Amino acid sequence: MNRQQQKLKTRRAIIDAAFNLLDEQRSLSSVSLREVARAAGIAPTSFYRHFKDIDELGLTLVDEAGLALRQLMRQARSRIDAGGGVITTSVNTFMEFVVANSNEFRLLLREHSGTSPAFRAAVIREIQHFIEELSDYTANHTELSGNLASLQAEAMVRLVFSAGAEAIDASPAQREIQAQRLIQQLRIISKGASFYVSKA
Amino acid sequence: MNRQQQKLKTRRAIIDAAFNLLDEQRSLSSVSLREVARAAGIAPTSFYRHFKDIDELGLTLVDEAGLALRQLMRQARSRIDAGGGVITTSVNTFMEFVVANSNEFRLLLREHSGTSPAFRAAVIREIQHFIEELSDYTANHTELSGNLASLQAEAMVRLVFSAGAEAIDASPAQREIQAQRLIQQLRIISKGASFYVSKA
DNA sequence: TAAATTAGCGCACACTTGTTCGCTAGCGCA
DNA sequence: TGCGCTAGCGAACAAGTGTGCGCTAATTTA
Repeated sequence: MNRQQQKLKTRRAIIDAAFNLLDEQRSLSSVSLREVARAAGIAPTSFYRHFKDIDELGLTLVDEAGLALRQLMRQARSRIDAGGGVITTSVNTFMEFVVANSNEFRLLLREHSGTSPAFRAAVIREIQHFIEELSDYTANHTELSGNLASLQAEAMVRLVFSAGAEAIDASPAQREIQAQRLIQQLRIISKGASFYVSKA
Repeated sequence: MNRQQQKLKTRRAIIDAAFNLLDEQRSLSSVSLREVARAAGIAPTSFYRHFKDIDELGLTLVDEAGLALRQLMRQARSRIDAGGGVITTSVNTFMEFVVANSNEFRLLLREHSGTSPAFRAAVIREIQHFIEELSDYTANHTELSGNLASLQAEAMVRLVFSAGAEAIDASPAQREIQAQRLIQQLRIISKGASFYVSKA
């Protein structure tokens, strides 16, 4: 194995260890460097060979989680093109993501209102990405104006994230109910926005 | 000064000190007992004369913040009765609360997705309260069915909280823009929900 | 093959944390 | 007036933290 490869492998071990520590009881700021090092199977001091700070690791985690989220979006879009309602498909895809990558989503959720300004900014950036892409999609696939599409997309994304926050700790049955509620609420927004098309 | 009075005064000093520590860089779980004691001007060990845990203090803080929020709601309702749009008045009142009681709102925001299940539950309880009262108000003042009113109220509250999360760190000018966006989004929801009245 | 680079380690240091244990000073009741 | 209660304190302890320093072993380069 290469020297670079080995280093990347260790780096990956650190990242994975950190993600695994981020269960429902831990946040980035409450995870210590030594703890991560222990979980990754390296000495505390070796951590510095890969990251300057614990904060640098944190930003990396946010980026990775955001990337996973963007991949989810593409997946949802491709499913929509293959048929099925936009809203239903998106919500289902999102809920699957929340379940399958709960720690990643929890990270975004928690750091969105967390104590580190840098982390908050990073998460907000990811969410803006999310909103923008949905807004563009909406503007291209409906009669909504750019401004209206933006308003609707923002409202929808916020609602979806808020629902995801509750879904993450819920049972599958509860989650199904929440998903149905969310779908109805998104339809209300869609209907409400379309009303303003004639007036704009 | 009474002995009881003195004890209450110290208790208040602890609570206020804790609130003041909860600025944009600190969360409940990152505030230490010793830190609170230091800020309150007492010895670390004296803390135990008033609270069993740091957690017990945390729950007290959530309760106090929730109470302030409920008072806000009453204030908003009274203003609506005195004239002015429901949505505009509510949003303005809410934004004022976010500014005037930023640390209290930050607490609710942060612990809503925080690491302590007990704190999370406490915050969710407060938000449910919020949703229920808005839902009742809506059911009484509009033609919406109970179910629809509930859906709308939930969506609105989630949106408002989400907007508040961004507003808390924004400049007054930004906040004004955000408030206007929020108002438009709430109108969209209101319009969309009213559409379903005829179909229900 | 010889030299240079570097991932990883152990040790050490100075701090901070929560909590226990006696002790004291003074208020409130009898 | 005298006695009990108790809010508050200081010292102490074990445990955990981030990080600097010098070393080793092995890979890469020359």
